[in-house]
Amino acid sequence: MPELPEVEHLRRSLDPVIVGATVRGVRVVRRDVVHATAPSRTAAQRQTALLVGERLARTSRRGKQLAIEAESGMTLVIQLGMTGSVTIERGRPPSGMDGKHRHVVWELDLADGRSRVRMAFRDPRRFGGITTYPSRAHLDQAWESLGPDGLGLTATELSEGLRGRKRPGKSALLDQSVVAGVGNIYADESLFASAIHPQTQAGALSTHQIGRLAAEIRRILNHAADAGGSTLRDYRDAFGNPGGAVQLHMVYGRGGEPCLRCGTTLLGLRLQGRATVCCPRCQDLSTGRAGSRSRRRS
DNA sequence: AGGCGATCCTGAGGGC
DNA sequence: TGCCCTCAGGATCGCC
Repeated sequence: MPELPEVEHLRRSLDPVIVGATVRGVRVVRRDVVHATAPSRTAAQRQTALLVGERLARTSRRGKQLAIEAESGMTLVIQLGMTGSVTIERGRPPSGMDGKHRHVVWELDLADGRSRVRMAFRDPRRFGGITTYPSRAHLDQAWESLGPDGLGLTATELSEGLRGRKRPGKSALLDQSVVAGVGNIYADESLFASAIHPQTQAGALSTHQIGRLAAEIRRILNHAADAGGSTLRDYRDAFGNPGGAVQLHMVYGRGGEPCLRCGTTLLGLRLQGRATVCCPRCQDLSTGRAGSRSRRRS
């Protein structure tokens, strides 16, 4: 399931190919995966919203959202959801990326003036989708509801997002308005790396804990993005390649197995409906702020 | 008001 | 071998 590192890796691999390219056409197989933020009544308007006829100027990303902006300012955002992928195809689609669930396919004339490629959005489970914006300003306004991006998260920003919150720390990390880009995998991993129990009240974390957590989120997300988003079972990048290096998860998906740090059996629980794994020894619930240290919750 | 749970959707995997 | 059940979860909505 794509989280920030996979989206960032996708952005880095798409950017050198599509920037400067001109969108020759688009084929929308499933219209309900495309959401327009400005009225587009005619077929031609819908094509324009999907950047047909435009030259692509830049890519950007906030959290798990990938934006492609045209020179005119018209912008579209791709959200991968759980099972979304974007592939660049010079010939036939990579194996496994063909067939069903290819919802939107663009035809691009590349900047070299000779090559033509397809860019295909595929999403079997359709938790993802594409949103179109009439201008970059409209996108920036939409992105104001997102918290700071996880790749550059500072302790101060995280502290502001968690202050006074009674909710479990992990729930706060999954809230995109607190930190943009952290999903279930990296929430568990960064909490383990910070020795914080996922059920610790967000507002009860000490300054020291928040500093460490922000640093671990940054470190883990950057490392995974640089490794090519290799953390996913069936993740493929824009050219159909699996992630380069195999990342070792310390806790995610390892409930019932021994902790790689201390050997204690890892605890699997459900938090906010999400599978959650932690080490009951390395991640102590009672490690709250000094002064509330003795408070315990079951 | 804030937090939590239900919901959407399909494929993989386990059990029988 | 094949069928059925469960599980996975990002984002949104409604309820408490």
